[in-house]
Amino acid sequence: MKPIVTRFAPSPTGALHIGGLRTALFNYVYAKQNNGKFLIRIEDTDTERSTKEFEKNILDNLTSIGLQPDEDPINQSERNAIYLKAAEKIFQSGNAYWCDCSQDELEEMRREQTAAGKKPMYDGRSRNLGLERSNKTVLRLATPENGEIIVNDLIRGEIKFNNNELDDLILLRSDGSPTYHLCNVVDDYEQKVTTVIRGEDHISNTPRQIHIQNALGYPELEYAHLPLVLGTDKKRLSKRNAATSLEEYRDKGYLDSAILNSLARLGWSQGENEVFYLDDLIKDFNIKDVQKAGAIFDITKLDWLNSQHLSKLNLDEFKDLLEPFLNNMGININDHENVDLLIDSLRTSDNNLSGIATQLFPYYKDIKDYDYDAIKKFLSNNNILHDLKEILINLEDWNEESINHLLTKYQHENNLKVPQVNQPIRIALTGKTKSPGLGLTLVIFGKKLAIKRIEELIKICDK
RNA sequence: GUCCCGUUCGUCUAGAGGCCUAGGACACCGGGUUUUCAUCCCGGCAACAGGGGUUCGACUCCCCUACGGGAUGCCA
Repeated sequence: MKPIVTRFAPSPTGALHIGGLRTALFNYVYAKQNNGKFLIRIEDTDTERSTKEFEKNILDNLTSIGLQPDEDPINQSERNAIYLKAAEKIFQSGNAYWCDCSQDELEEMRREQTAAGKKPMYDGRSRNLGLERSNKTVLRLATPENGEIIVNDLIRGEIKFNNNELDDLILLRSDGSPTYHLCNVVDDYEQKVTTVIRGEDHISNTPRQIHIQNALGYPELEYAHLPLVLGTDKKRLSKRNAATSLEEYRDKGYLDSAILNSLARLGWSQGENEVFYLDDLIKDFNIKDVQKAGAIFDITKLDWLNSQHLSKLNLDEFKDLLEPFLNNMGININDHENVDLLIDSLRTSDNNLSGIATQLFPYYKDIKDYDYDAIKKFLSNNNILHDLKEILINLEDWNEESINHLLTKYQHENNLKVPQVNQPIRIALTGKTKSPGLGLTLVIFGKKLAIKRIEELIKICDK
């Protein structure tokens, strides 16, 4: 059996899209689990919309997330001669003809067909005219008029198309440039692709491409048409309904492994497992188990998956990944006397790294804004804060246990409720009423800074 | 319009004719742990698009309808 070769063929008309990333992932996983190759082809024949920046973005992102191609990517824009040769071959074999219908004429034809309740399609009027090539002619494939094409889809089974539903598609434009279908078919052959895994929006392109393959005498390919990734409005995921670029998710602090995990779970599942890494997918993924219906991309599931992946990191790994997010806020992660304790205590404070970095801010930098509602609630008078400051100043042994002991003692002696003692300190230290256990929080801050923060809040309350 | 693909809890899904009183996960709601928050634990809510067949029996097979998506380009 031939080794499996898959490919991801993006158009560089935008940054790497997470829908595209999912297609790439399935291609990569399928190739790897079959000891095959995963290739990339840049479909940049649309010179109007394609850019080198997007191309670089797509390639860099795929590589950095772990979906490296097994060969250097190829660009369609550089392979014109190959396509022209293939077109010539089809023409020579009598499976293509020149057509000089103008755009206006075609439009008129479609209008009439639609008006007559028929499917608008090219009627093959130039097919037997034996026209010569000119700067006004396009090369059209002579599609068989009878019979049918059966696409055997790994996910959907057999899909039948009647040849009479298909019109004679254009292979070469009047400016001599090759069209998408031709390039696609030729490249899949040239790259020795065996399996085409792509979005279901390509299903109806498939029989057309098979006709081109047949005209060229190419072998059959294996197909798998993936269900689309949808936005919450059930429309195809796009900038209109969600963040679409991989970078946006990375910038928010979602882990690569969590992003890949959530993308894989869109349309595929295995038993009752939810957490998967790339290696797990290579081991357990089965293309035949992929769902047929489109799947809505739910950010809350990604949130949860991210927290799962975050929790599996050891502290050093966690710190390394968190660091850039702190840097973005002008914080040096090591600029704290109890870094490890601090990070370890706050690592579950949010489900993404940028959120955690935000939580960490008051532990590194001066408090930007206090929760004034909380101040109103817990500090209607600040006698308690004064008392606590004195008590803490006099505490020699600054550890979690002794701090907790002192605070509890103060609470009992003054007949106060727990929050009446604790929340003022929390607000003083972090600006808000949330923090790890109070003794622990005070230890993290250290005596000097803790006292300083309490004094600052006393000043604010005195105003 | 025509052709193609699809339709199980709000969301992702399990389900290959009896194992289904339709399972899991996220979200949500409630409870517990935590002096607060998060984590964690326990519990709850919630779905087979509709209608016909086939069958002793249908979420599962067939047909129709509805709805959604795609194609119908000298875009990819």
